[in-house]
Amino acid sequence: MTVRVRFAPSPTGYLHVGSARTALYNYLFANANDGVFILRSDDTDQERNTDEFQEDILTHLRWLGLDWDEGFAIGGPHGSYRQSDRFDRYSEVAHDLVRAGKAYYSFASPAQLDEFKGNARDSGTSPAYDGSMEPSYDQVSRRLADGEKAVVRFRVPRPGATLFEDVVRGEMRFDHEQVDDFVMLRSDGTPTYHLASTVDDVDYGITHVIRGEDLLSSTPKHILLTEAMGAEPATYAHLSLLMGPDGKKLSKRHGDTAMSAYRLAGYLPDAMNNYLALLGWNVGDDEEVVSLEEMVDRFDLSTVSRNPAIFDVRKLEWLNGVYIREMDSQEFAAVALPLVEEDLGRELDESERLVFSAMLPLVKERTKLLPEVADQMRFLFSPIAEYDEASWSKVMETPEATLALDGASSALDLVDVWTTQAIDDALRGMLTETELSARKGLQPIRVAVSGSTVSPPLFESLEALGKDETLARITAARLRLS
RNA sequence: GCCCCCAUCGUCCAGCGGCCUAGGACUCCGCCCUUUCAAGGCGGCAACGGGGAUUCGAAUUCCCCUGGGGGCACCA
Repeated sequence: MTVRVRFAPSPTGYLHVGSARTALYNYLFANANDGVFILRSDDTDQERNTDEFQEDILTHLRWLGLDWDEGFAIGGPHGSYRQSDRFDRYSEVAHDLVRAGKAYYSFASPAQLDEFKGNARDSGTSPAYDGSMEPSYDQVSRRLADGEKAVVRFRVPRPGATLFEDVVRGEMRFDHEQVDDFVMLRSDGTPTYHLASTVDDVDYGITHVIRGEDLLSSTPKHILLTEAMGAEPATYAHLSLLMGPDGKKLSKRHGDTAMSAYRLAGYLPDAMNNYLALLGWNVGDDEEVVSLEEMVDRFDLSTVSRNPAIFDVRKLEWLNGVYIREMDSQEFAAVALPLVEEDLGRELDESERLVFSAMLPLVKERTKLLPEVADQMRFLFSPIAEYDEASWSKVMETPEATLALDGASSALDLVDVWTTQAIDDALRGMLTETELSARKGLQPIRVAVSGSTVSPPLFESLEALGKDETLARITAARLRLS
């Protein structure tokens, strides 16, 4: 039987990093088993859905490269894969179940439900609603005939228990006393999550449901409903949840939870996938940097960790640096150029592009987050807006600085073939002449030319900048000193 | 209150009864390389939550406690 899995986000929020991890695991499992990865839009909550969220989810799933084989936005044998298009189907199922005696119209008021829960709390029994606050059969018929609105509840068989084997958690058992007669159809006739999701899983032939642990205790409902529909329940796998640095549920308080924030901050999709995969699964062989393809080859759902994992941006950042360094120059140039040009507010001309290309490899190995490229290259294409204050006071306001700047000016002025090597020779000559250490003698030049003590390698930078500009900047710094 | 899940360095992951004086990665700290910053190399700090039980032997099995997480909606 072909494996069919689905990722079913609700467009009630941006794509969350935790959801992305669930999507990734579904993707990996499907591809590792030559199965089908389906995307479904669980948009039953008419109140909270927005097109903006829907778009955000789609664009970030695509950005991550978690391509789905069938489903929302691309279609397939089951229609639109959007729940809001299937309300009739859900209603049909619910009413069939009512006719079969497996579900019922419920008139229990919120007050009665509260009372039920209050009693349960007082007596220490299960708070799961068991249908005991319903009016008599005659009353139900009359009120229905009167056109009174009711909700449709699933009738959980009690006593009893649902047992199932969760792929990541093992044997699970839930006594039905703990499972409530949940609402399938709201009083306005629209379906709830439990109904819609289960019906779709059945109709779409989902074989494995891989989702967050927050749905673990709802699983008996889904299994019971599936069986009531006369279908075979899927295999379930519940992934542990992602936590914030304080061990509490990952939320905006801890920084960014929206995938878009990471894309904008300059993280690479490969790094993000790799990091998310590492959060709860290990490749084996102590390997940690793994491509999506390799992950597919080696993915095994049953070895996924049961521990809740804390989302640690520092490791993500490290991984991002690894991926940036691994990019080939063409690829890196393609993403870096727009960033530099955007930072400058203009396009680079032909000669500047040459400088850009020459300096790029040096910049690449110093980049962890994409936007840092612009920070490192800015001095090459625009005058120094202001010197970094700390850098200036640290290396410029010293007696050696004047000596170094003057020495560099005259030494560099004599260079006629402006190459890294020639600059190297000239400056080293200056060092011997002035008897300055490399540190003392070169740092002032770096600050003069780049505005900071931190910059790409000096000689290469000077070559890229050109002789005239280099000398001009050294003079400007010298003037500012006196 | 009721039900469920989880428990190894600060963090993620290894470990599935003896190979553990517990391994790798991130972070942090040294040193090396070096014109700065990175990268890289080398080294270091750092953990089996507590208590019982089983066993010749337990990080690994079982029980209890504690701690953390999830669920208990006409939200998904």
